[in-house]
Amino acid sequence: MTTTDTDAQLGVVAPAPRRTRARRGQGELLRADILAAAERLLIETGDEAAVSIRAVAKAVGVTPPSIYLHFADKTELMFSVCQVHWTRLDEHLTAATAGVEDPVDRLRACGRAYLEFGLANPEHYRILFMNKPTELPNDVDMGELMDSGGFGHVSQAAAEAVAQGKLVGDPALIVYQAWSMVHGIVSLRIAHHDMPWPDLHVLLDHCMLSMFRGLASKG
Amino acid sequence: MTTTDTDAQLGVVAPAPRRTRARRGQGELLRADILAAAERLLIETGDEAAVSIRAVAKAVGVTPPSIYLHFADKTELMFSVCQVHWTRLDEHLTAATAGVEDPVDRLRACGRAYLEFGLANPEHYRILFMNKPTELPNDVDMGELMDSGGFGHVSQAAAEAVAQGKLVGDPALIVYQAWSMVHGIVSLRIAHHDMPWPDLHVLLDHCMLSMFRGLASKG
DNA sequence: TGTACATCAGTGAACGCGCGTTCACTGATGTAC
DNA sequence: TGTACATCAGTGAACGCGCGTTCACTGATGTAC
Repeated sequence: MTTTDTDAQLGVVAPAPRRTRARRGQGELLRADILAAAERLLIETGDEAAVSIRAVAKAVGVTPPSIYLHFADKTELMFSVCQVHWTRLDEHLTAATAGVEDPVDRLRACGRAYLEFGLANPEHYRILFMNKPTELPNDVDMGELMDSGGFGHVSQAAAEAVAQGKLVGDPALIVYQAWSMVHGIVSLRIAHHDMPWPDLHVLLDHCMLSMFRGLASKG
Repeated sequence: MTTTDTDAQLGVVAPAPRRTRARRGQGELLRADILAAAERLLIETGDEAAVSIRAVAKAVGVTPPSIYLHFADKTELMFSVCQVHWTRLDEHLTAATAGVEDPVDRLRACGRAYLEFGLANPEHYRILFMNKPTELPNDVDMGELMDSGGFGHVSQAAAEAVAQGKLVGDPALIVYQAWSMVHGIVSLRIAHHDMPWPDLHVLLDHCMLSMFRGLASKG
């Protein structure tokens, strides 16, 4: 027994040797290590519940109170993990829509990228969009979060499509419709990944095709 | 202090006076009381985590080990609560589609009923369709569950609509598309009920209208 | 009609678990004089 | 160039919590004789 825990053993995943103390003035390095370890834990265990303050501390090679040197409480830590991750969706959407002229094609590309992003990181997606907001900090502004995730791409494409007469209707509603559609697909799969779902891209194409076709003409 | 708990106090919701012991041969009555109390707890607290074996026992007016007289473990209890509840969707769908001739109108009615059902009972919906299947028993057959929830109505309506040439495509895909659509709408609202969502029925009508219009004609 | 007895419907007490968080502290390191 | 000292980056130990589950038991009740 090399551990010094007095009231619990953690086990499960990723112990680490005791971290060497940061140089004076370099305290912020621990913050980054904590975020990285929490992210790793979340991905490796695929279970939000496995990411406890104690487990993270252990994975970093540090004692639990050290976490509180950098995060006010557990929710703040979890949210930071997801936030860091989430902003990467913006990059994905930027990459996916680069050089695509037609706004409808851009919407299509966004849908595909969103789906891939969600399924590639199901636990992050779950925390942000499937769990109770209780598990997020009280003051988190969901609208801002959306924007930082690249929803601007989608809004703009929808507005352009309507302006060009390629889609008909309220652009805001179109955004919600498209979002609900892809969220429905991705979240059902995340919740029940063992069900015999139809092929992902077949379903997505089917949905996109009929949705945009339905939106292309006046009632 | 009237409680006899030795190692914890529960609080929060719904204590009950000690339940009078059932007559001999009437042991099964407790099972029903447990299910009812768990359902009530889930609805009143709006929090799955609040429905613990101990809390349920307390709400029934019985000691925790008594629960195990009727349920193998906690997952079985939770699942039973949801299952009981879920089969009521079948009745809703039956009522919603009664007397509706046009299969597309029937699909529309099912969508609306599904949405209302989910939003009326968000915690049940969450447990069944937004949480990890870990929280459901291992051997639960999701396909069977779907059927008992009235998915037969939807499958049949989709098949009829295609057979009558009112919709074009693979009926199975149409069912998944429609399900993803309404699930997306309901689950986003459940997860983030504090967001400024567009009016529910406006969004739903918008989605339905364009979806069915898009599905009405060949590519 | 009376009584022994099996059964049924529970109880009481405890088990070990891991959790978030707090508090007083330590010891290396850089800095001022 | 040497030393006292403030500060920084953590540690060690404990707090109280509620959880699922187990185990040996109890006492009322119906039944057989």
